[in-house]
Amino acid sequence: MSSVPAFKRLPRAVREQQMLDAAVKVFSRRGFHAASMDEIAEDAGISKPMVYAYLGTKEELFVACLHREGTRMMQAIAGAAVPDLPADERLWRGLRAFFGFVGAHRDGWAVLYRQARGEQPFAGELASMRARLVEVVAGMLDHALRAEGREIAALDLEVVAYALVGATESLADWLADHPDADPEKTATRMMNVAWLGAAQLLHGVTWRPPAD
Amino acid sequence: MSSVPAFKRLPRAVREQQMLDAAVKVFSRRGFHAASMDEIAEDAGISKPMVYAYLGTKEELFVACLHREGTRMMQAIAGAAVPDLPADERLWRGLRAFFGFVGAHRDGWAVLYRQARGEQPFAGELASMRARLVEVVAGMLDHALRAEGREIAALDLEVVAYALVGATESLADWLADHPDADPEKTATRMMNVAWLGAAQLLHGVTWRPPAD
DNA sequence: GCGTAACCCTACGCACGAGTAGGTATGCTC
DNA sequence: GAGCATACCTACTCGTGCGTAGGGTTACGC
Repeated sequence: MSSVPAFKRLPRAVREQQMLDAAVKVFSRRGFHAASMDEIAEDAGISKPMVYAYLGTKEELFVACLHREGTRMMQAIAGAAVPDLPADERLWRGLRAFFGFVGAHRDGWAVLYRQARGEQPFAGELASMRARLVEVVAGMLDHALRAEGREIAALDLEVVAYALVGATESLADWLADHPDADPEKTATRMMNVAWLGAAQLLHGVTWRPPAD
Repeated sequence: MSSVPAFKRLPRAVREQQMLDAAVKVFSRRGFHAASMDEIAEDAGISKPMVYAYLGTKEELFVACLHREGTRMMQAIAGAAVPDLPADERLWRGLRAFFGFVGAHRDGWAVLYRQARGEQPFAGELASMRARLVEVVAGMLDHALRAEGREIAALDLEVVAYALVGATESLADWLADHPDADPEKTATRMMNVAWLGAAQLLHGVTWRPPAD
């Protein structure tokens, strides 16, 4: 008397995605340590041993989340990249893609940005992703500078890029906390902060500390 | 035969500070959940029950750390504030004080910025401190704008301020990870990013998204 | 229709770490 | 120098949550 099973069996690939969805959700709300494998399993509509069977230990699961969300984000940005465009337009497209991603994946962003930062074992993972972003931005600035026949020390350039990335992340965080906010508009605001300052730098205008 | 005790008894106020020092150190390295009260006690050169007797539960201890480091930081910034100065000079002094603090209290900064962010119960504590900073920056911008006879929607102003604060925090983070970096120089770099852009905004220059 | 592999479960072992019970020693006051 | 408060300890209890042992059921190939 095989009654219809209450919940159907699903292929591994599907279940894995469901688990990752649940994990991202729980990790983003509770943080790595406070999140429990039981809650993740329950949220995924599955039992705990399945999670271990498919995704491994808690750390491995978190890394898997990081990877999925990270590559999604990078792809969203890369997909918007168009070479041979003026620097400001490239920056604009990158920002738009980025804020679009954050707006659509607020949980994923929270895991990436808020959680992975503090936890020792994963900070490196995150830092390398961020480093790639910084590199891209610094590259853009450098490219634009050379086009103007100017040059700035590599370290300074990196630090400026770092600040711009930080400002962007900060606004993304603001966006994640304001569900009714518009990603597009946020990107515009970021452009106003970033580009106006960067454009000045590109034209050789710099600020110097006052004497004394 | 009362030999000299290996470790002497100390008044409560002193021990509390030692405990807070140890707690800040351990929390900054491990994060709230991964940090253990045993390790904190050991690092403070004291036994665990003393920590409970003086500073209370783990959560209360963390909040105490947050408070001490937070007020230290706010005081460092407030101490550098001089009203009746042009906006750029005020910003410069604030930034210098801020980066000076971070350079001198890297552990404290790590607790504030990297740890308190993710953990649910404390995010609010941190957010309110940050909100005060954003308010100060937004106030400065608003003040400078009015002096120019201009005005910007309050929301836009807040978001710009938010981005600037984010960029600053990001550079602080960079500073915390580069022990040999110079806080003063970092502050100058931040000024270059922040002020050049802000000055443009103040003069009514804005960036608009391209058609299409 | 039968083996086998993939999917899925309930129910545990076990370590780690928060918080406490109950007691000892030291210095300070009068 | 008796009394008392304060500083300090060792040695526990007990909950929570990671990870697993051991087994059941459905689909699918042949």
